[in-house]
Amino acid sequence: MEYKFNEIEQKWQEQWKKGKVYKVYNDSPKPKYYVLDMFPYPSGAGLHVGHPLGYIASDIFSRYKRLKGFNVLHPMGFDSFGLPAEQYALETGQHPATTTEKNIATFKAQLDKIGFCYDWEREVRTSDPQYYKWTQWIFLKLYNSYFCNTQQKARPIEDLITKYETQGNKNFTREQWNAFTKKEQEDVLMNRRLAFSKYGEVNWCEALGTVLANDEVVNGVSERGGHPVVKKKMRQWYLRITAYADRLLAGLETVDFSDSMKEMQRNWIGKSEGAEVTFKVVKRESSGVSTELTTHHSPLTVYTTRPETIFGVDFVVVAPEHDLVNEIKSAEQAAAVDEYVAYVKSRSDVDRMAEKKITGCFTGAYAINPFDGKEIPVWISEYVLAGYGTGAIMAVPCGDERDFKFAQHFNIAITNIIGSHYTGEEANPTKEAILENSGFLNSLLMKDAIGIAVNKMEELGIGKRKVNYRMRDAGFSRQRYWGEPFPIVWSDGIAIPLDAEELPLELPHVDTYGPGPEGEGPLANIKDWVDVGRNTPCGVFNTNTPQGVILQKGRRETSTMPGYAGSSWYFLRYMDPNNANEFCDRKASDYWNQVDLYIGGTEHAVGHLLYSRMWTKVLFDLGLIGYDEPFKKLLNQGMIQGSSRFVYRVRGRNIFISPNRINGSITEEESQRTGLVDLKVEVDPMHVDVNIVDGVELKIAEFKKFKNGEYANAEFILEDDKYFCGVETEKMSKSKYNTVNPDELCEKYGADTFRMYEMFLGPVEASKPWDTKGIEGVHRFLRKLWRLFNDDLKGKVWNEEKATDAELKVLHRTIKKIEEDTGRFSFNTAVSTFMICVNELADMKCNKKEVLEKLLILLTPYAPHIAEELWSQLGNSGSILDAEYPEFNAALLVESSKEYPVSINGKLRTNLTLALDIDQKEVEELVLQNEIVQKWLEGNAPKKIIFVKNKMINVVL
RNA sequence: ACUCGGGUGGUGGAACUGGUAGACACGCAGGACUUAAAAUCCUGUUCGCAGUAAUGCGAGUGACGGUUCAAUUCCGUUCCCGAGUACCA
Repeated sequence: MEYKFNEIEQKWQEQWKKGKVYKVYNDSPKPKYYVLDMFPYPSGAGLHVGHPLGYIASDIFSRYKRLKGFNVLHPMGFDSFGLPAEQYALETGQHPATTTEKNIATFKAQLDKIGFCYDWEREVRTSDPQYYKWTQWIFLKLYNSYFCNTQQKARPIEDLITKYETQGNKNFTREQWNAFTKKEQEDVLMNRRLAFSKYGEVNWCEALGTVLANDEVVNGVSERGGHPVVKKKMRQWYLRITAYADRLLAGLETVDFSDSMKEMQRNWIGKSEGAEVTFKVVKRESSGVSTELTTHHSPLTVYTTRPETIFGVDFVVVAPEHDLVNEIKSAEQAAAVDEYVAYVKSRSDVDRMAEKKITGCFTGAYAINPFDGKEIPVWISEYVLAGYGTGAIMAVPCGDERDFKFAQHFNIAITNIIGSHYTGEEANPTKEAILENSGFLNSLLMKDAIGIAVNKMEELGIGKRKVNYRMRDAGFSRQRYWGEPFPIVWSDGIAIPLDAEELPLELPHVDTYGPGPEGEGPLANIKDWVDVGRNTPCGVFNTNTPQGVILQKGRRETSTMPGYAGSSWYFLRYMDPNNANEFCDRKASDYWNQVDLYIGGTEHAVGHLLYSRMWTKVLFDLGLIGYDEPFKKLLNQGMIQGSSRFVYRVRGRNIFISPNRINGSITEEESQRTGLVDLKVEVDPMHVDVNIVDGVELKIAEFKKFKNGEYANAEFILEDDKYFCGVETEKMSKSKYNTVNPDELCEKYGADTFRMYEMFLGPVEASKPWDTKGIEGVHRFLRKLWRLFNDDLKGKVWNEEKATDAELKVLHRTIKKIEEDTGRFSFNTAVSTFMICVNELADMKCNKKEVLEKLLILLTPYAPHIAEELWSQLGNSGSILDAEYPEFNAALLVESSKEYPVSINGKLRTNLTLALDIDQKEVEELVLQNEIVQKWLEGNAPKKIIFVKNKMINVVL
């Protein structure tokens, strides 16, 4: 009987489906384990071999955990809102829901072919109204919550309202609050809500009449069409993720992410500790008139991480967009300042990055150093960013590279406060110098002086400690169609949330997916949908108003939520996917708790992973779930790149030259056949489908059919009668003809081979180019395994004889190794372990059920179909999924004596067989008696003899 | 520029806390079976030198140096590749 993998796999996939063997229950006496994959966006292109890498790894681990006695949740779903479907709709008029539906069906069929153990009854789709109902619901929770700074957690906004009504706050009294209009109250509250709306800058493309996401803007122009993009202020929704900066940072200590992943998140959050320092400012005119600016009580505040360098400040730089610029510019400098500000406005981010010119403009104002009264010029320059810190800095050229260059460029005198550490050639950012020219800080070590300087500033009321974050609040609205609509109605400038009963607010039908007016999204085109009359209890905003219900005209929010909205909480929905009354039953989320193992790519390091961590924290704060970190362990799978193949075509001709022949000599026959005189010709490299190349050798017959026979009449200049292709590693993509379809591999070698080969390729975390060549090796292994049970001619060969110790030893060594390898996600070495085991059993001609049965259980997670088939052939009735995981017998591996390598000064010289229970003294004697050791010793006594870890012996001369 | 990864045969990659570097597989070479092919099996395969041979000697994990009886592994310097961030004061 042969190994007919196609039949076997189809048979078992059907049986598993019929028997619902992957159905997961929320109650079980077993301990739980939650394995999650980052769910895919169902693109039209379908899966290529790069996608399933992580899914295979998680599937193996889920099955392994199940065998080890856990109740395992391993779900799959689709992140089905997103731009490509909308773009496709724009081009073809097909509704995104239709194409999405179709794509999902393709994905599911492909996934099922590989034999994953998903419980499809738990599938979630972010674009399903029954799902996004709860995305909207959580959004309303975010909207109706604020971050309490004293408790460092989210609380219902009502708590804040109550506080304002009874105590007021530092800006207004209780009486003032109660006298505010509803709009004024709402504006105050909006500044505290976790989901809030404000005017913010967006990338506006006039030509396309739409707002673009950052990644749709390339080099200052739109990715599609290449139209110019400018910054425009529009009302936008945001998530107050900055409020959670500290907790997001602290939470990293409690989760098992890779160091680089944690580092990326830390960098993104960008916490820095420093101080805000206030400078008085005087404006000087050439007429001699000078005015001290008193319009603000703190006219100019800068942020610095190096307050101890305060005596080294030679100028102050303010961001050109800073509010103060207009106020402080002198009459004389006004024109220059305006011109500079206009110049900066004209420059896109990309311009700035492309040419880092030193630019700036003096304002005519001077800041007064609060300690020594020195007057220092105030400049504006684009190198200071309006959005970070206070938008103004104190420049210390002797210690900061950028300040130094600026000072040099504009000839500003530099004060040296670090003595010999500063050479005048370049800035030195050391903290180890002794301060000079620094008033009361003189002769202090810089890092010690930091605290002293801030203390003094706080004492004098001219500065205070301040922590800043690089992270910004996350933009939460998109001017798009294919996303969750906001459950918000605007009325008189007030955002009114829908009631929970009104959810889901479903996406309405649109006739066009093009942008709406004024940069609004497509939804703005549907007047009937946008304009609503709403019954709104007017007392919600002001308890002093008499209760009552009035009819209020409103206008719906027309933007939709971004892609990450639905993916920020999907791991919770899997726990209780069909709950119509709650986003997730608390019992279910308490049971499944955190995701024990989360597998996905690094590309979501600072997006999805931060947002979902924040949402989890908010839900935790509001008491809706019982933990505040969603993912206990994160495993990052590497990217599988494509390995592209190239052929080289003679320019303008249908002739292809094998690379090594280019510029070489041509034979008479070739010359006649092709009409070429020599091979010193211009060639163009051209992508050729990797599937018609065997290694690097082009399959010429198939190439002639490539691109519908475009090259049917091509001529070739070969080497050794073969055409060798050029190779390059690139991203896998259809247009590069380097994609390999998993379906075809499953068809040709079987899903089990495919699964094991993907793992065998290397560590899951590593990125590597795909190469189909080695797959034969894995396939051979499975066939060899099959032959331990069945002979192609004789049929069944397995038997029920008793296994020998040697055979059991092979088995138990394998059990031990597989458990270690699987446990530390080293799936590639596990595959090798299986190969070694099967090779050894085959060598021993061991066909014994006793051994083979256990081996099958070990193999189940990796190659479930063949394991299940052989398991049933052995006469077992149930599914191998519920088999008992074999226990490793350590006693079997113990030997009575062992051969130890003996090295002299670390260099291997001989071997020595010793009994196991031998002690150090006996070892020494036996080693000294050894001939070869004696030869090396030449009569000298060794310094010492080291018996290392029961593994080897080293003699030190 | 900064931060984090990583450099091991012709190739993908093993070597878990320092302990016989190159497991396993691909490829390649040779052989067996076969009329032939496929399939299968066996042998060899880091490099250099010596030998008919079994084998022996030496070098070897990007480069240089250090710690150690012993370094792919730890430390320092340096080069290269990948990822992320980018004027964050």
